[in-house]
Amino acid sequence: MPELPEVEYVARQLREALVGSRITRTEVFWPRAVSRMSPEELIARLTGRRVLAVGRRAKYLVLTLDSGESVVIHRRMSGNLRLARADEDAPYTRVAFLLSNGRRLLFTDPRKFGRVTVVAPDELPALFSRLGPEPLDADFTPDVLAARLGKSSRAIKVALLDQSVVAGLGNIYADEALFRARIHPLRSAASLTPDEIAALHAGIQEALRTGIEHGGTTFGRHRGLYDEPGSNLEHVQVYHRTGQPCLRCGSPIERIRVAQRSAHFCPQCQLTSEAAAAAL
DNA sequence: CTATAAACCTGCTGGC
DNA sequence: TGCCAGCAGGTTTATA
Repeated sequence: MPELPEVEYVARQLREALVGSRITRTEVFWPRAVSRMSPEELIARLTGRRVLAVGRRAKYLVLTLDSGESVVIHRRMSGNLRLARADEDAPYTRVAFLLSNGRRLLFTDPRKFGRVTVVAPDELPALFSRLGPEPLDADFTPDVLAARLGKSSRAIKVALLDQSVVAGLGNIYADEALFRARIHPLRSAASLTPDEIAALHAGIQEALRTGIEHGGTTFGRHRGLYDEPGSNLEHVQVYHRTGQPCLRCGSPIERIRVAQRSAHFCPQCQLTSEAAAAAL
């Protein structure tokens, strides 16, 4: 499922392929894929506009237009962006943009959770106001992470999935970051020591950078702009590896439920506070 | 504040 | 073989 690395990878591909092109026609096949306005309004505000830039904030794709407005896309669970020929179609296409470069950009989404909208410049801050810091920005330091976690008693896994704490982590990279930092997913966020916070900060960045480098994690539906799968599943250390040996110590990876989500971890490398205390 | 559940959706898997 | 319950997980909203 698309998290920060999957969105960032496609943002880079889109930047290469799209900047400078004009949207000559917009088609909406699933009206509810358009949020905050009617499909007619979306079509009116997009059509004829030129794409000046492509960016990303958290798991949102942001296409800046020559009107000053931005197309904002969230892929949610199963959304993909795909660059096709002008006459080409693909299954589950919800919105399509015909481009002046002779291509057609398709937003496909089997599960229909993804959303597309247009945002005026002065509305963008409000749209993103509840998002925490970008974990790959230079100003995201261990101190920032510590401050964001605050005194929360929540399980650290739950806190990492909270987009207002850090923006862009989802289930895969939260598990990967915790493994790298050797922190058990059920540890209380407030219980982490400064050393553990520093390790978690590094783990978050490593996990995300590895994901981007390999085009994202494809075990389900994530695809790149040319329908190619990402290869990061080959580089994942705990996610989807239940029962397989830990790459560090050989213990079988375990899977538990945390806040209705799966959490994968090594029971030997990632000790709970109680287990760590008992070991002393 | 924290926790939990439901809602939004459909494809895929595993059990019988 | 065929059917179906349950799982997959990003986000918002409601409820306790």
